[in-house]
Amino acid sequence: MEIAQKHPTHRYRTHTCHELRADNAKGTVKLSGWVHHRRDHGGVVFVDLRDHFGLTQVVLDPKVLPEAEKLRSEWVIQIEGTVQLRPEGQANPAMATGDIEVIASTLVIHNSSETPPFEIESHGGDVAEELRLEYRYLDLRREVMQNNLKLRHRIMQWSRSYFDAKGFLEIETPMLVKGTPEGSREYLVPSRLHPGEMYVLPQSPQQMKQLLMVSGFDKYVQFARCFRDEDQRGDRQPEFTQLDMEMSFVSQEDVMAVLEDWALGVTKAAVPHKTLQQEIIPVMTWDEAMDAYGSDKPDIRFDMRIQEATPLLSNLGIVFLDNALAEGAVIKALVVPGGAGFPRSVIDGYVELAQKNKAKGLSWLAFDDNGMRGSIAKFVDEPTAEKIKETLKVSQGDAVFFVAEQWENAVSCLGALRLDLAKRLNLLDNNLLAYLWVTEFPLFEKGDDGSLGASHHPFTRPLEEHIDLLETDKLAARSYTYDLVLNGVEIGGGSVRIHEQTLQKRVFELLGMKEEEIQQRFGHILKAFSYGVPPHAGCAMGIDRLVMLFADQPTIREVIAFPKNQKARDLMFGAPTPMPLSALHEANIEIYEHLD
RNA sequence: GGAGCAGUAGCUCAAUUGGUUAGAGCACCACACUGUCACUGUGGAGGUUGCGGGUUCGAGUCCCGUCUGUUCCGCCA
Repeated sequence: MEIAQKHPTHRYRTHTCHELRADNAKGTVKLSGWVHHRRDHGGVVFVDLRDHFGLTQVVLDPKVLPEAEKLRSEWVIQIEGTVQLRPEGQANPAMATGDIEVIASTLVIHNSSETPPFEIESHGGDVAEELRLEYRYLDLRREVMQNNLKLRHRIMQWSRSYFDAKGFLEIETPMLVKGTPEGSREYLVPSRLHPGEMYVLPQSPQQMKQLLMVSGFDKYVQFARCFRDEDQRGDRQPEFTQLDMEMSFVSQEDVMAVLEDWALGVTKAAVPHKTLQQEIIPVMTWDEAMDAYGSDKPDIRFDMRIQEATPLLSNLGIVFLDNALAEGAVIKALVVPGGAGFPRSVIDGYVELAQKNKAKGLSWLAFDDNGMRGSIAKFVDEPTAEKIKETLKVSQGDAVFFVAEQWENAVSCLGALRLDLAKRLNLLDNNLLAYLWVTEFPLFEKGDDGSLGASHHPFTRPLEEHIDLLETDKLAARSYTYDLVLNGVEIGGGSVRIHEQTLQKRVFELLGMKEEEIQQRFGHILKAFSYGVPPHAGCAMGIDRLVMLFADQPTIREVIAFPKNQKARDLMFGAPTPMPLSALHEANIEIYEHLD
């Protein structure tokens, strides 16, 4: 595993700082690394020497090695010396090499170091991420960051072997491509040779991998770097890595089977200390997920399902509920375990949160030993209360939140509350990994301007039995889609693709595209599709997010060596930067000031 | 694009209603110390309170502007 040079005559080291044990006592060794800690006792100097592999205590006698007194944090040194068992009672069980120490006979200072802007292993508060990113090369010296990138490597290597063994071919696709039809903004790359024209960086190799299926490669996989010029989040970066794959002559079940095998396998290989909630990944349709969890990526580590409450609260004389129902709303309920004990300010906070999530309001009832109270308590008589408690399975001490809205708004609002409550009630166990398939997403979705858009991408295949709906009730049409969700995070998603020209054209038309636009945007792929397309399906998995969850990190920036900040800026290099006029000129770019 | 929050020593933070010379811990420097392991002890240095303007007898604190960072929404699979 360890790649250190261990030859006894090697110039820099015979061992790493992690491997010496009691068995090595009396041996002569060479070690190189960074001064992690220095403890100068006058007559003896202790140095914890650090390399990629670990720490070893080195003992230096300043009478023999006067330079030992000059050593400071992060200096790079090399020592030669004798391994010795630590004196009786001096072993450090917290250290892997804590049974031994190296008595230095020679000391070479390869490099001194400025005092770092922050301590490599800080024991106080967290250092601002801004500063960490500015000095990323120092930040990456920290053990947690070294471990994050090691874990990332392990996941990628394991996956490569896995797909290789399954007969997948890794094929590289270009970074300079033509604009793709997916929704997000693209990074533009001006062409020097073709003034006024641009490449874009790929949002994903979607079209390329489908064309590889047309070419007959059967099974394709790639660790693909993807680019999106959108605003950042904790789980979003302008460039990120997808495990991209595509297969020919397969059904949805075939693809899901491969991915399930991969996901469970990589989990056991990379994070054996974590617990899988289920050894088989449960499957839920989009409609079921939305209805029960108010999310297309439910966190099923805890239950707290959203329930139907329309019959329970209808016709109780609650005017605003009856009015909502008359307008086609439904009433959905969320039972909050122990919620009756919440102070009023917390309840008010949830009312506010509900309003932020497209609900006009939040009704609530709380049941405890003092009886029932809540915003609609005066409308609920004893028998109705009993019926509510029985139907929704409310225990004494619980509260129930109700939202009356159109179905999708109602459930997604309660879904947002559900996640917030889980944090408050401490229901989220990071050592538990709960995978979930969400399938049969809507084929189309309505944009804010009322226009129809593809909810996945326009190559997604409608369910066989829903093809008729394309002509009658487009929004009801569901598709052969499957998202893999882990602990409420979308790890990846894919679909069965459309391989028939007529159906593909119809979908484009339904999306409101004229023949001219279809040809201009998708002409190249439609042309390819006229030469014999195999049925095919595939998916893309977000490796950054997977590593983030496996490593218990709060953002994907913690598992990317050199990430951008929230404004897509590289704080270490300072990119992006203004370019000299000559470079702009050569790239055929002219910069105009904003006029508006 | 919108909203919130933050910016004080190298780092993490404090500074009461606007009131003395802006403090602490860690880090740093010097000296002492042969068994520490987040060594210890003594001493020391370190600040244009992001920047610009305003109110005031007086501003780290209040107001306006601006820059930077950050979180959420919009956007984005």
